[in-house]
Amino acid sequence: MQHQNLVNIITDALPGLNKSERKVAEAILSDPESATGSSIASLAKRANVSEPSVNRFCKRFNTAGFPDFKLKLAKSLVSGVRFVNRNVDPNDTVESYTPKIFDSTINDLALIRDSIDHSVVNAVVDQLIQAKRVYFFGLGTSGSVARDAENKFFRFNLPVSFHDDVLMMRMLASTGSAGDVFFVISHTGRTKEIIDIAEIASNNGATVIALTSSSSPLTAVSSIALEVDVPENTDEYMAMTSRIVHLVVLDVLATGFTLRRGPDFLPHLEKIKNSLKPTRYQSKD
Amino acid sequence: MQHQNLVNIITDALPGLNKSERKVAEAILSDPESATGSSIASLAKRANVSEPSVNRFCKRFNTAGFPDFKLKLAKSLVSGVRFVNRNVDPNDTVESYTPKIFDSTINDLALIRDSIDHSVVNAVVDQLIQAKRVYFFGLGTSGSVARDAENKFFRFNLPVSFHDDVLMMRMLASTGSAGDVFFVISHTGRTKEIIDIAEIASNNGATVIALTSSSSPLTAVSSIALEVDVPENTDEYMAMTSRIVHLVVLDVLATGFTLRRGPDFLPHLEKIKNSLKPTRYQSKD
DNA sequence: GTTCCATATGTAGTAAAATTACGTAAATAA
DNA sequence: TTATTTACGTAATTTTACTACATATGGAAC
Repeated sequence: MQHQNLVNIITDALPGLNKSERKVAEAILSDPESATGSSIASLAKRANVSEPSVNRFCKRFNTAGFPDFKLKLAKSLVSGVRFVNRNVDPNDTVESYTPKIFDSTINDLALIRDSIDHSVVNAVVDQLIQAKRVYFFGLGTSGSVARDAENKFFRFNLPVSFHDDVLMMRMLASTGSAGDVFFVISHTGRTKEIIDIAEIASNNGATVIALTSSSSPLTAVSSIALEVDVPENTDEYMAMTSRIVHLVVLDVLATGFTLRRGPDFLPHLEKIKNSLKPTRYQSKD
Repeated sequence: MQHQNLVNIITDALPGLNKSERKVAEAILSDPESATGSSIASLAKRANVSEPSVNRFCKRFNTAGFPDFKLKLAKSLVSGVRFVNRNVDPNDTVESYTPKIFDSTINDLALIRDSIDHSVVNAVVDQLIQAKRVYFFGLGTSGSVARDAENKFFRFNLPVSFHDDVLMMRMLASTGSAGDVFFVISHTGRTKEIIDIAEIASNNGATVIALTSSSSPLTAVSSIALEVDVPENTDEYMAMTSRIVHLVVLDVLATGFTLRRGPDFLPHLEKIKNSLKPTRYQSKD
């Protein structure tokens, strides 16, 4: 949690605040951008509290006072995270729901960026580098993530495949052995079939890496678990962002892999890139 | 570029400033970070000028006054640190490349969020609502995006499929007709096969929606083009973020679709959600 | 319920900060 | 030099933020 976003900090603290402080928090979260530009008086009026309440609110969040708070808030907003507390509602128009979807995705990414365990990432890269073979498993939405992972990792000159068919997975898991890496992707980590399959692979001595949420049954049966907790969203209209976070985590792993392989490996990647040229109309620039 | 970095702007303007304004500029540039935190009086003292000189200086740079100037300066400093020059380099460690990957993804999302054409989004939702059938087409990485789209849109009780096989695409396109929507996903928009196929579908009177970059050949042969320009990254190590932006755009479309259908449609979505319950171990909470 | 205590919140006054109006000084041109 | 513009500062005004203190509110003990 090195550089947490002020907006997130306020959102997290919301339940523990008392009445007037919460009013201030809500006034700020409803439109953080304008809060950075307003005076303590106008914000107090907008939140229906007194000026000292606003001031106390600021100090509670480890800022010197209102001006310092505004400064830090402004900085937090720059990183792309604007509106956190905004769910899509039935009255939204394109102009309003579009940024909401983007912002909630951005927010989740920022959250995981700050909470991901680097040592686990490192350990997973270690395993992938050593792997004789890698299988990416996923069902439903995670199937698409697994497919994308295959598309990324085959570039490393590594026998790799993705599967979204539980019977195939089961058979592959049962024939797995040491040196094989089963990379299992599941948002919930609670799908029975998937847990079964992970267990089978594990019992055969293969390495099972899970990309899933923390303290899930899947975590328990895996050699290493990349725990990524994307806040579950209760909103009917809101999109599922966990798959996006998973994709970015896989990007991180692929980057780690490339760096570990060293610069001698770059020409190989270049070769793959160039192989597609003949399939395309070239751009003029 | 709407919001150039204030520090650069000041540096550029330096030669055209008069004596006291230059003193202020130099005081700020020598330590911009501390300038964001100081009062007009202390900065004036540090620059050896009067307070109104500082104020005039601020107004010269299109800010409302000193506080507004400080705010914008602070923002410039953040964006400078966070988004400029965040390429992965060979000396990066897990701790350094992980946030870089996340940040570049976040940055691209913020960029598209602010540049996407809402009227086009609306028009695409219109087409999808009216569609008798929807095909999602994509190759390679975009194939995974198309697969994800299928997984999202089948929930709307709409005949929908995804394809990553050009022969299948070709056949489907050739049998397409009015009422069919071919949703073609391609980052470059330059893949010959894909453009061929889009053209065939279009000539048959079907609607072709392209999710691709602007001014690409694919745009030219489509009924509607959702133009999403993710900065091409030349960096060998860096991941491809365009697919992630595409996924979020599809989330936006799905949200638009749900809203258009109205609240009566929500029970249907709930039913699909619940259908998966028996496949999972329930969590205690 | 009443009393006591702690916490929460607001009022009013004060200090600080920023801006404006205006006057003087410097610079430029005739 | 002198007229005139531009640059800059002083001092007053206005706005903003903070502090000290008073009142209110909500529990807990009785």
